[in-house]
Amino acid sequence: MTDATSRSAAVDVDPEAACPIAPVVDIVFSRWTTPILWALHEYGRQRFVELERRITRITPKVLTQRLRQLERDGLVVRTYHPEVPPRVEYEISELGRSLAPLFATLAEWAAVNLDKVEEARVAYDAG
Amino acid sequence: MTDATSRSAAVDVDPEAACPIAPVVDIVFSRWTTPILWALHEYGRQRFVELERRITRITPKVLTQRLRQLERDGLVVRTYHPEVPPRVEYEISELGRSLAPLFATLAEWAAVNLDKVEEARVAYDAG
DNA sequence: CATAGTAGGTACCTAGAGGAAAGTAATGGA
DNA sequence: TCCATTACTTTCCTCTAGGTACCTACTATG
Repeated sequence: MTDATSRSAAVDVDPEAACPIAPVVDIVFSRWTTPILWALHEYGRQRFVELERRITRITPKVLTQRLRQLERDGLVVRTYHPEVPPRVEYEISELGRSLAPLFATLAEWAAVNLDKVEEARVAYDAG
Repeated sequence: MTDATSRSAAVDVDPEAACPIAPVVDIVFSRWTTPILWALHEYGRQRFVELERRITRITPKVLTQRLRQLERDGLVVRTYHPEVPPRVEYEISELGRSLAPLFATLAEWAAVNLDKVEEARVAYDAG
């Protein structure tokens, strides 16, 4: 196996079973993949260290793991330049770019509703 | 604390830092919260056992945990009927319903692009 | 000679989500 | 009397994402 990067080998481990969006969640949304995709989507092609500095607190190990996973899933394109200090560039693929409307919807929902969630929590914790 | 249900107490534990959609991911997308929200969104008000049967393989412990979390976040409304065998009904809240366009976008992306991801994986694993 | 800088790899450890199995209160029915 | 049902709770265990820390090759620069 290629791995340390790939997730569930089986395609239908149905925690989802009849929930058509669960597979997408598995591919696009996790603690670090979302910020990485967002950064590449917002700021264009970037080098490893740029991403590392932009995404605060991510460790190089995890950054490598997530980038490999995204590359394997076809969402990110990696370009290696065999120069003196090695140079690697990452950019979002066309498939990755197709997530744009999804990100827009998400950002909009966040802007409108995040504080409602916070209010709900306060109310719940009070009762 | 209320808990075993609440996540990160601090609001800005910035794994995200300047990624506006990371908080939403934390609230809406996880292995089980997504299928639960989807089931309530698709099939309307349901009892605990109905959800348990619909969402294959979920354990009662986890179902309770996720439902409590969703209730606290204001996405789900819980109604308790103190009857002989107790009866509890769950339904999506108005805030939860506002996720509908998001789910629609997700479902559409899945329908169009999931097999492209699969192709990319096959190609990657071959090279 | 030593250091810095790039893009990682590796070994080890922790924390938290989740799974398995059993228990609980209350009551109606066989 | 025993069993079933509902909506959980509790205990114990596993598994994996992620964190910490250190190592690698290569070269330019002081």
